[in-house]
Amino acid sequence: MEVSEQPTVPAVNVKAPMCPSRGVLEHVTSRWGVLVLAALVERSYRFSELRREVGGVSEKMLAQTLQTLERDGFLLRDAKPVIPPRVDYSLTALGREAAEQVYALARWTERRTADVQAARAAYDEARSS
Amino acid sequence: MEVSEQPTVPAVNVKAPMCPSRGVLEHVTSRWGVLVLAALVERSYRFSELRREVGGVSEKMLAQTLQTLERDGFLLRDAKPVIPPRVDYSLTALGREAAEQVYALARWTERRTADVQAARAAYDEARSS
DNA sequence: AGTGGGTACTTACGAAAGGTTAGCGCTCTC
DNA sequence: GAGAGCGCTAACCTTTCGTAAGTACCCACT
Repeated sequence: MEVSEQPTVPAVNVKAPMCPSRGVLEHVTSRWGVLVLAALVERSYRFSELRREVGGVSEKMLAQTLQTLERDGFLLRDAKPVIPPRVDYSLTALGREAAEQVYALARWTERRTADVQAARAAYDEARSS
Repeated sequence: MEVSEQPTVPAVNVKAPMCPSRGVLEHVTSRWGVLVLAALVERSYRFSELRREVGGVSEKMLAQTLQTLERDGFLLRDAKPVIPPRVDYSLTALGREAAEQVYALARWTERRTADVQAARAAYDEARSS
């Protein structure tokens, strides 16, 4: 390809409000996007499997999230022409790179949740008095 | 502390809809939370510095995001009693752990944005025909 | 001396996103 | 033949979000 090279200062910057990277980051870090990507790190899932796996997600939001992530090239949609319909979702190479990072973040969050809850309690305590 | 120990299966699980870890992850991956944390990795900032640094954020959302992250124990708010008011925000140890991960994710996003855009173009192309 | 600008927020209101419920066509199970 | 499961989509409503303004105070400039 070699369309253009940015050696040190990339034209792409998440800090800039109009930069397309902003939108990409928002998709990856979206409420359900994070959980879908994290789930797909372990294995591929069908639609309704994902719906059960990712607790609390509605069908509408899951469908929307999957479409967004598919369009961004993060995951592959394999719709088999059988009855009942069967659609498998799996990560692309690009998607795996993103997913592994959000997976790590999700695991970290689980580990540190107790600390956060303690911090919240201390914060609220300091204000209630 | 040693309140409780989860050896292999943690009671904390982001996949469960009611789990508190879900809320923590949402704060960290929130639209402006990500960018604020990523910015604070490099150095501490004052309120209006952050507002300029994180392009497109409103004062309301910045204040809200900062309060949420402070309450979660991710960042420290140092309000100096001077005029004009001066408030410095910096990461705590806990916040730095989170911030470094979202920082890495933000940098990855910048690097891969071109690929995502290509994927989008291909996706749209395949549907328009 | 008075006008404008900077500081860190908060409050009110309209717009956009997200969630809830229902429906669809089809099939296999009970 | 009633019910459940499959992968969505469309309508509706609520919650969130962004936009604009207000606040109290001081400094620089005119």
